Amino acid sequence: MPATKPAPAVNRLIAALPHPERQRFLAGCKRVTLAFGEILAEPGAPITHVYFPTESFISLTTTMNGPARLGLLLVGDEGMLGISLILGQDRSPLHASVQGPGQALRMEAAQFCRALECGGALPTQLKRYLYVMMGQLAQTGVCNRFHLLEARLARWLLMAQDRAHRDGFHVTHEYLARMLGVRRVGITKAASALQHRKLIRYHRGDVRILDRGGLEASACSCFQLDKSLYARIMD
Amino acid sequence: MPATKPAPAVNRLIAALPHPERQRFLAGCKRVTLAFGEILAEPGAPITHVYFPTESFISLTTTMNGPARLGLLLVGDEGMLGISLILGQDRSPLHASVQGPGQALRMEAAQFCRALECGGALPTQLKRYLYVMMGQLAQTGVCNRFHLLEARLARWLLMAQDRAHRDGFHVTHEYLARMLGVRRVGITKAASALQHRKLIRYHRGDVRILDRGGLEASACSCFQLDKSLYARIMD
DNA sequence: GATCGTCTGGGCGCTAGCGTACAGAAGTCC
DNA sequence: GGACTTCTGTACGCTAGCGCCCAGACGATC
Repeated sequence: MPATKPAPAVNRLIAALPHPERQRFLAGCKRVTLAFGEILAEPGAPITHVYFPTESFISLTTTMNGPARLGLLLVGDEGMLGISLILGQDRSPLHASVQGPGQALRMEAAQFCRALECGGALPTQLKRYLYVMMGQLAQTGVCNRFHLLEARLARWLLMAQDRAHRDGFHVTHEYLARMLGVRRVGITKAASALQHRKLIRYHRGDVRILDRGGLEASACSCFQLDKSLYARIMD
Repeated sequence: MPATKPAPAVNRLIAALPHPERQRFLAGCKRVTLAFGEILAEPGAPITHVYFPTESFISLTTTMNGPARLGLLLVGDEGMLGISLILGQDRSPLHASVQGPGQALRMEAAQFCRALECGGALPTQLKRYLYVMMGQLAQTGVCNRFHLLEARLARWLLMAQDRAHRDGFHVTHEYLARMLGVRRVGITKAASALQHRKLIRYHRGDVRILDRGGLEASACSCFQLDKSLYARIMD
């Protein structure tokens, strides 16, 4: 039943490049497999590689005072990790760890910078993506301020689902709590509510979306706003 | 007593350019006076001009569903309005209105884009500023999520004070409430507390900082983090 | 001087989420 | 099979901020 796997293992940023440029760029990439929980960047550390997820996805978080964190962005096949290089910054501003295991394309930072300098469609495309990221950052700020936990949780699950190229993915209540900046107990309560309504099903960290439409109805508008921003700028 | 006015009426982004380039750039700018409340950009509208505040400062807000807003960034002589042009986006993502009246340097968008294409120190400098803005956006998101209103208010007042080139500035409780995404009454309570501690003094929308040190002690760490980020990247 | 709009203060009940603590259930490892 | 860790559920008191309302105070305007 390959109908459940319509996901082409490509990265949309790269796929949007015109043919010859794309081939040249891909030749400089290495296909790697990212393991769940793998740390790809830490704040202040030099960026050695950039990543273009194909099947995998990565969560970007801030570090706060202490061990507390807050999830800011998710990066899947629609984006890339290491974008700050196009602003001339060779150190990572955020913490990045693998949320969904799978394949990604990896390129050395220096080579990526050279590719940027060559011009062509690449820098244009990545500037657009950076713009989208800023919009999402702003949207997430608003969301964290105003929206109820259950809606924010639904939004996060939908964003993850969009980037996870499988039916479910792995994420514990504890981890979700850190992403959304709330207590674990709060997630348990909100997730239970979603589960009771048959929108999701989870079991020891494995989450599966059962009713995507229902979940979208439960999520705040930020989810759709993010998607429409991406579509408007990138497509 | 000119001791109270040590503020050089320049913009720091422009001041950082090397001599010949700076002169050329300034020749393309027009010095304008911005009035309190003037709207300089609306989301989705074309960017006709970019602004480099010298004495004035501008607040950037998101539009939410309905009339609600949330303040995201303040732009004074340390920054500029219209930076998204360097990402190739010619429409404003945010709402921008003049918070502190005064002078600014203005340039037509098309001319600004041409100046960017000439290379030199300008694009480098502005990319750095964009990076700083992203950091501040992320920090504000964290701040809105975790910090108490009084600390956030203190932070906002300090940020405004840094950009206002005078002893006080004009901002009502109502407006602060929109900036910080809370009720007006919440601001009244927090501001009263600050006033009782002799940190600020306000009267019908005119705010004056009395004890900057004390206010910094009341503010959350986000204020210092913002400043140190700017210093680290820009200086 | 009277009127009106703007700005600030305070009260009252409510709720989302906090901090903390404990317990059971499901896997894992030996 | 038993010990241990991880994950989830529940409970209890607490508080920051909400929504709403009204009252007073100041300043401008005519």
